[in-house]
Amino acid sequence: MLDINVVRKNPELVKENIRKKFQDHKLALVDEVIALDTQYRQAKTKADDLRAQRNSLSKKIGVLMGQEKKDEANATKALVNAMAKELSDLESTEEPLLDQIKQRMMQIPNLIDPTVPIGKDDSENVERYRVGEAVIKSFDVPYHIDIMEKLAGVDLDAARKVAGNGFYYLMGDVARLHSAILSFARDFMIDKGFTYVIPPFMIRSEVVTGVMSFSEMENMMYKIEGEDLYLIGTSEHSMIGKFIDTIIEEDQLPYTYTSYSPCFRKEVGAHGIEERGVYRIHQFEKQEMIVVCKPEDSQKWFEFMYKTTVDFFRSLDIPVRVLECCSGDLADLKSKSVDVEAWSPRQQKYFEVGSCSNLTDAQARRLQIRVTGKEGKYFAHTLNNTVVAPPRMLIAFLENNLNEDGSINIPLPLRLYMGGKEVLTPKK
RNA sequence: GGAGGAAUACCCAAGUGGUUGAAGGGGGCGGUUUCGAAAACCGCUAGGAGUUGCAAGGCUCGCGCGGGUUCAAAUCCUGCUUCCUCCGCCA
Repeated sequence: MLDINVVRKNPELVKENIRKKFQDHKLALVDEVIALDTQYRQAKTKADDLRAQRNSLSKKIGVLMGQEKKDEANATKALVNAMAKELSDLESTEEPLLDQIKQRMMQIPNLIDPTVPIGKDDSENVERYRVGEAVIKSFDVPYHIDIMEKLAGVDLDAARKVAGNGFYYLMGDVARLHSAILSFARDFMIDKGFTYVIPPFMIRSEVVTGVMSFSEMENMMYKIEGEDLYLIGTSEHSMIGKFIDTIIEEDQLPYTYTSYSPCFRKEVGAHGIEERGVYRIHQFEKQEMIVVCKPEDSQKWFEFMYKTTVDFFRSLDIPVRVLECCSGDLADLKSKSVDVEAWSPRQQKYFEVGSCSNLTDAQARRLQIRVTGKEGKYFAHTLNNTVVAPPRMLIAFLENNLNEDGSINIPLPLRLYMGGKEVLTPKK
């Protein structure tokens, strides 16, 4: 959400930003906001004036009552009543105008960072760099579920029976690997100085509507029946929710958190063939990172955050590339975003395993996350990034560390978490 | 889950319809005194949002949150949240 002052003072800048995102249908919103805002301020000024009159007359009534001058008091009451209708009419326009302004402001996208490449959609995202050799194996790499089944590590049939499509039983070494990766990710981030957090896995509707749009809510969130609670789709929801309507002392910044949570998503909508297995599921687990910082530091943190994910994947011998989202593929709240993609030796292409975003002050303004410092009050910058989200990440892990005999190499950092095992051997 | 009680500013706390847009105390800040400090004394201290104005400033909103009653709400009604005490249940 933009500062309405930017829209007032620099509508052309806002429109140019909309054009860069190929959302020309939203151009009209800018002028609508300006018109509604003018109307609102007129109504407010007038209503404030009437309220001031009413307040002073009411005070007078109080004094008159105290002096037992009933008649004068009643005469004054009549004066207030005379303007009551005008005031209530004005008041009934104030709120709807404010709602209409807000509803439009929410649709106007955040100003994109000047470094963001201009493009219509994800086909125009720009590869920034690759790290690690994207190996093409000398043998056929099986589908990830087949690799897991060889290790006796997954049971999707039972999961479908018990919970339905989009769930899984991970078992044995694969389940342990899943936990090992999360534990390693947690310690990896703690070593980087982040604070480990386990947040609530359910949040109130108030928080849900704060942190996401209505359509996101419809398409993602599971509601608990009979309760005002939703299962989180990512720990970012509860982690950013933590800061709603707060004023932070400047010297407390930055907050650098790494949070663990299971994530629940409805995943409404059709998905392609490569999204089967444990690629796109209703339940997964994720180690996340969240930073709340001063505006001048957010770009620095952005770089640090996605590079940390790259380092994490590299420490597990998985080749990755960093793909920068172009203007058209950038969600409205984001100023800049990159996807970290892992190499799939089976598909011989990279696929998304994490996403790093700088929301600048847009999320903070929407949620009223403010900082008070020497220079006065201002909105914080917020960023979020995936450290790792298994079981999707397991796909990349298993494919990259797979040997021809079906065994899986365990990279050094994970061995501590895997009881010292250097390799997983097929069970069948 | 049930029954009671509570929520007021940085902290404690008074306040049950009208010069309370919030007493009093503590703390903080400034001053007097002092070589310096302590003590004492004097003064200031509501954080925030919006709006208006060139500015100084004005106005509106604001007593956990949301509605309502009233000319007027911290105060009355109502829904919710959180905390405390007790009971029940439970990893």
